[in-house]
Amino acid sequence: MDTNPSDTTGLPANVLDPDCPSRVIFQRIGDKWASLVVQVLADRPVRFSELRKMVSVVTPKVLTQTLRSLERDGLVTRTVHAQVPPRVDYELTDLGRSLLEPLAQLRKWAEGNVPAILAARDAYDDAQDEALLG
Amino acid sequence: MDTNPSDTTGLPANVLDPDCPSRVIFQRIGDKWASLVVQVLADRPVRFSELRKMVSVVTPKVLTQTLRSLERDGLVTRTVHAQVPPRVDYELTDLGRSLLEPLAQLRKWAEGNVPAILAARDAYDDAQDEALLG
DNA sequence: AGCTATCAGTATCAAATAGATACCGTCTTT
DNA sequence: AAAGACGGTATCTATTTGATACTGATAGCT
Repeated sequence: MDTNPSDTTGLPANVLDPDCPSRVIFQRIGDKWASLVVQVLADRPVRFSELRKMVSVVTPKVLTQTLRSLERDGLVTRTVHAQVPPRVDYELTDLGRSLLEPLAQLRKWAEGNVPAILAARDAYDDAQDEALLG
Repeated sequence: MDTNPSDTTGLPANVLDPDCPSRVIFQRIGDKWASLVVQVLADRPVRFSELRKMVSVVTPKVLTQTLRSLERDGLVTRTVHAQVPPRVDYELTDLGRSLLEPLAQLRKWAEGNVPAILAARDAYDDAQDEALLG
C-alpha cells in the first residue's frame, strides 16, 4: 500500500490527499440524499414521483440535483419513456449496485450503535445546559 | 425486520423515516470532514494543530465544529492538558473505533471503483459539452 | 522590560448549498 | 372547458461552509 514519507498516521497517503479516491467516495456518500436514493433504488427501477414520496422530505429541486449527480457518476441511469403523462425511471447501474454492500454494512453498524450516539447527545446537551445554568 | 405496511421497496422502514438510525449515521458520515477525522484518529490521540496539518485544507472553525459534533456524539474525546502552550488531544472512544471497520470497507470499495466514477464524470461532461456546441 | 513565538481556538464576513414555494408544458380524462 | 398526472424548472430565502483576521496565556530570548 502506497504511503507518503512524511506520513505519521499509518493511513494510506491517499486519504489525506484532497484528490484521492477515498475523498471522492466520502463526498459521494456524504451527500445528504445520495446514499438514501441509492438504497431506495436497490431492488428495482423507480420513477421520479415515487422517489419523492419515498424520500418524503426532499424537495424536487434537490432530488433532481441528487439524481443528476448520481447519473454523472455512472451510479444511476435515467430512462425517459415516451408516454403521457411522462414516465422517467431511475435505476442503479452495476457500479451503483456494487455500492449497496458497503452501505449495508454501514447501516448494520448504525442499527447497533445509533442508540449509543443518541444517548451521548442527550448527555452532552444536558451537561451543556447545566454549565449554562450554573 | 420491521417493515412499513405501505412499503414498496423491500427496505426496512426505518431507512425512509426521517428519525431513523440509518439516517442519523448517514448524516454523520455525510459530514464532509467527520469521517476523515475519524480515520486520522484511528491509531493514536492527535492534537488540534496536527489535525489541521493532516486534513490540510480544513479551516480551524470548521475543524472545531467537526470535533465538537463528534464529541457530542460520543465518538471522540477531548482532553485538555494544563500546559503552556496548550495541548488538546482528540482520541477515538470505543464507539468511534467501532466505526473504523465499516469505513474501511467503504474505502476499499472506493479504491477499486473511483476510477470508474471519474471516467463516468469525464464522459458525462464531454457529452454535455457536445450537446451545447451542437 | 519588551518582542516574538506556540497553541487552540473565536469573530466576522462572504460564498456556496439546501430548501420552500410557485409555476410550466403536454396530454388525458371528465 | 376544466382539472389532473407527471417531471421537472424558476425564484427567492435560510442555512452551512469557508477565508481571513484576531485573541489570550505564557515561555524564551535579547
